[in-house]
Amino acid sequence: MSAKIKKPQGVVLRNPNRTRQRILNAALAEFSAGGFAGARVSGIARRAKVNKRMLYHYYGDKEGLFRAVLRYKISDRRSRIEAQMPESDTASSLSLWFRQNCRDIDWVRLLAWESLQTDNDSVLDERARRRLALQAINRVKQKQAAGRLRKNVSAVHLQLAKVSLTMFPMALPQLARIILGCSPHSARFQREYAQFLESISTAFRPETGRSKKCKQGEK
Amino acid sequence: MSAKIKKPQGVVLRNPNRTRQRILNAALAEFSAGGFAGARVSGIARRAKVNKRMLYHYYGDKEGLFRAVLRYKISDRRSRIEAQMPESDTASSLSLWFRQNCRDIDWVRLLAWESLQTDNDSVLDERARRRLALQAINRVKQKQAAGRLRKNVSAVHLQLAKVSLTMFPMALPQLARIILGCSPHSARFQREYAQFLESISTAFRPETGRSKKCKQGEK
DNA sequence: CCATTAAGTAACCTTTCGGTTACTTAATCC
DNA sequence: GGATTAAGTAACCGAAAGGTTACTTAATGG
Repeated sequence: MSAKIKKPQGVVLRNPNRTRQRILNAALAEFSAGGFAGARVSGIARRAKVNKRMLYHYYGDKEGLFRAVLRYKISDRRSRIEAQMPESDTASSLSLWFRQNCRDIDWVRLLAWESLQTDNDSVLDERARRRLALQAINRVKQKQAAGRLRKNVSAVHLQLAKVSLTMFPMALPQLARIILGCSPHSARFQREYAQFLESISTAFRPETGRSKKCKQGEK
Repeated sequence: MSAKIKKPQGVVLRNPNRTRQRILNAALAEFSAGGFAGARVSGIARRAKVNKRMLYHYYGDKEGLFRAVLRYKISDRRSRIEAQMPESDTASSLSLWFRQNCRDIDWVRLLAWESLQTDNDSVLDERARRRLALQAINRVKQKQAAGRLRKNVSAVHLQLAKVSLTMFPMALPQLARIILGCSPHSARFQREYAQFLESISTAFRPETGRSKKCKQGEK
């Protein structure tokens, strides 16, 4: 039985990194589609074209996999944010963020699922994410200081409003669709809503004495 | 009719309506907490303090129950909207809606789950809900016509923005918490954010024609 | 080389969970 | 009052889903 013939051509080549990555990608898709409870471990395995056992081999269990996906995307997002930093302080970052979210629907959905599903008050990788949020808030504060955003409102609230406006349509697409009458994924909506966001961004700019205060120049 | 003579004391009194309602309430809580996939039929039965079999008796299956809950809350919401109509056209309906959503978290969460979970493009009771949305949009249009909302942007987008701003914190509480640093359920946040919404509602008011020109007393 | 390690597979196990069967008994209506 | 209907219960069932066992074999490195 020493019939150890050299490689039959049907042999499975092994490639741990590739397998890990395939699982991660498949898991992102599956979790994004159905959330944690709705995702099926075997569904992920099928998508990844990998034996189910491998998920457990690399990630322990379903929750471990979910965490891995989240961490992977968090770091991915972070680097992308850093890459686009220079352009992010153009006039209306609102519409830029919106477009970014349109491009990264899986991530937005994943966030939404997670945000909804966890009852307890501590979320995965909370520290790192809180730090990211604080950075964003600091950028808002800088803009306030530079006179490009109104100062009489909380930077924290401004940031929350920004995220709300730019994430909502992709995070809760069916609600958006009921309001819009068409899918928020349509190119037309995305173009027009980006436009809309630019045009209402005056709300966040300093009052130039516009409303009631516009009796020449106290301020 | 026949006078009901006294009942034996150990006997289980039957009360279909009450049971139906208990199930509905329990289901709202359970679905709202975990979404459709995350909700457990036996969990609902436990909450309702009712035999699991009864859910099937009254609502057919899990999905039928989900639909019933949704329909129940939709009509509930509709009547509440109609009841508050008169006051809804005060200056900043934005903060009013926000407070309404804060009061009805289960409903907001239910909507969010549903909006996220359905991949296909048709949602439950779509017709009726679309009609409600259109009514809301029409109210926006009326305000535009009356000069209380700016006219140069789409009423549809205004409505979407409104819903985004007023629902987001309750719909995706963990995300809000990461940004805020505290729970969006806290009374303090709710008070302050309502305030914030009022102060940025200028964005949605008509330009009084002076925004670009009103630079008399400039820093 | 060959021993060890780690990637990969198939078949299986256990629990959970949505749904059902079979039965009891309160209410209803002639 | 007695037959009929409908509310209620406990125990059960089968499929699905998360997780595991036992095994094979490619890669690694001394």
